[in-house]
Amino acid sequence: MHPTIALLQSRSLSMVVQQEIERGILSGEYPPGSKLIEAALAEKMGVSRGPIREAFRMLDEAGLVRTEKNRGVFVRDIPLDEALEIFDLRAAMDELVGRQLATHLTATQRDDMQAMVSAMEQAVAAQDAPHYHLLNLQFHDRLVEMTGNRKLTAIYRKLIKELSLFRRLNLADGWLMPASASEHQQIVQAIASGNPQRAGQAMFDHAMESKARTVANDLRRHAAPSINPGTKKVTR
Amino acid sequence: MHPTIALLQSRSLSMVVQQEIERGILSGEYPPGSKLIEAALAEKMGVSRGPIREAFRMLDEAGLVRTEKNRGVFVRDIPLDEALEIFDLRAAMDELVGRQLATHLTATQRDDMQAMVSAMEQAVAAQDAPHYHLLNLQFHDRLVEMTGNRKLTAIYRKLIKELSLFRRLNLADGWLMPASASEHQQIVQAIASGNPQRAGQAMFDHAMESKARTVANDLRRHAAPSINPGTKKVTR
DNA sequence: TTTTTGTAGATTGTTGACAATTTTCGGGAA
DNA sequence: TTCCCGAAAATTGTCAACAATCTACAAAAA
Repeated sequence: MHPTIALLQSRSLSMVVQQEIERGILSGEYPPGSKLIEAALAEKMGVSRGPIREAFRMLDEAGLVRTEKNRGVFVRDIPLDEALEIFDLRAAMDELVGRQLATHLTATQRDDMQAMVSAMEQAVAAQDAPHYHLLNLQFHDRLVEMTGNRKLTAIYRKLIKELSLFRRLNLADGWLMPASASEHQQIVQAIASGNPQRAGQAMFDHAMESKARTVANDLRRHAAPSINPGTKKVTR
Repeated sequence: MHPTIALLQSRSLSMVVQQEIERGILSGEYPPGSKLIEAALAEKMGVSRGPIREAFRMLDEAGLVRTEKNRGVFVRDIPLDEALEIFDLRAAMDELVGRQLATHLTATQRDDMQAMVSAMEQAVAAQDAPHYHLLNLQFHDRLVEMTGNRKLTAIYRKLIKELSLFRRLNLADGWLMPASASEHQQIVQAIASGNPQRAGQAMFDHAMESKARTVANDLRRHAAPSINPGTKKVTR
């Protein structure tokens, strides 16, 4: 069966539209604060406004947009204080991940983890910050997924998506890659040691380090004038 | 100005409908597994199907209903394994709550907590299980709220709503009230002690006890024939 | 009997039109 | 100039109709 046909049989237009708008938001095509116009998106995607509105409701519930009655929907702009709240929450979830993996890790999972860390170390050696960023996201996502806790995985991914609305510019620089990379190696060792307390602690500390790095980066960004002048259009 | 009119000026129909359907789900009016028919709800609430569909998308994203393309939306039926996953996640979140409250608790908050525990002890003495259940939910909700972490609060509440689709029958009995009540007293003391590790541990243990009680109760329910024969209509 | 097929009804998916509200922008007054 | 209307345009909120799909049930075939 043709893949497009199969897709349209399982996903309704609303869901396809939702994924497409979400992709646009996460890719930066629709930057935080920008307004999403129903008619414009409807025409762009070749559908009517109904599915667009349904997609908006999903994205609102997911925290990626905010809706103001009679004014429209806007890509959410995560403020620093909310980002910090999310970091605290994610640290608690990561601690749970570390504990559970330490008690249930399989040999295959251990090898997968080690392979991902090695890939990250290669990216550090090659000074390839974008690739490292990608591998880093993948590493943590895989760890959460390895717990087998679907609800945990789903909520973790939602939080990551929301955070991406805040820290897009953060990890583009290479100045913090080595520290992060060595922490990953410690995480793997802590999990492999089978000590839940130690593994949870390693994950928690790493998440909090990430939080601290983000704060520092944010201060630095506010101190220095913007390097990327293309994103000052606030639409308000 | 009439309150209903004022409400419609701030909330759109979709959100009013969403709240009303959610109320019906959480109250048991629409039991897990039952089908929600767009046209029927639209007529019942005096609106067209558009807002109903938008409300469905919100409820789906919130995890309260599941949508099957061209088949309709159904009130979600949380299986035991998913409930257990949620319990683990909630325990990690509660641990975070305990740690943070232990380091930032105000005198007013301490008194509020103590008052709620006293109210629960009264409910235990009066053998008023439904009231105790309500106070218990309120106690934990307030604790989460006291952290000031809005994202944590929002996600915690979502998880509680989902859990209510699983354990509706659980706490109706009074056989576990005393144990739960004394744990609450311990939690308050641990938080008031200002020791984050101890407070987090108390919250975590309490959540895990709650998980264990739920499992035991579930086994008991499956072993004995149903006491409440009115909920066996599966609609499938 | 069992399975298959076909038809009628019910339900969901999508669209376009209309109403209500907000935003934009030009003209006049202080 | 600057500020304040006020009409026009843009945009969102809601609705009703149509199309597509599924469900139920009965008739026909194996």
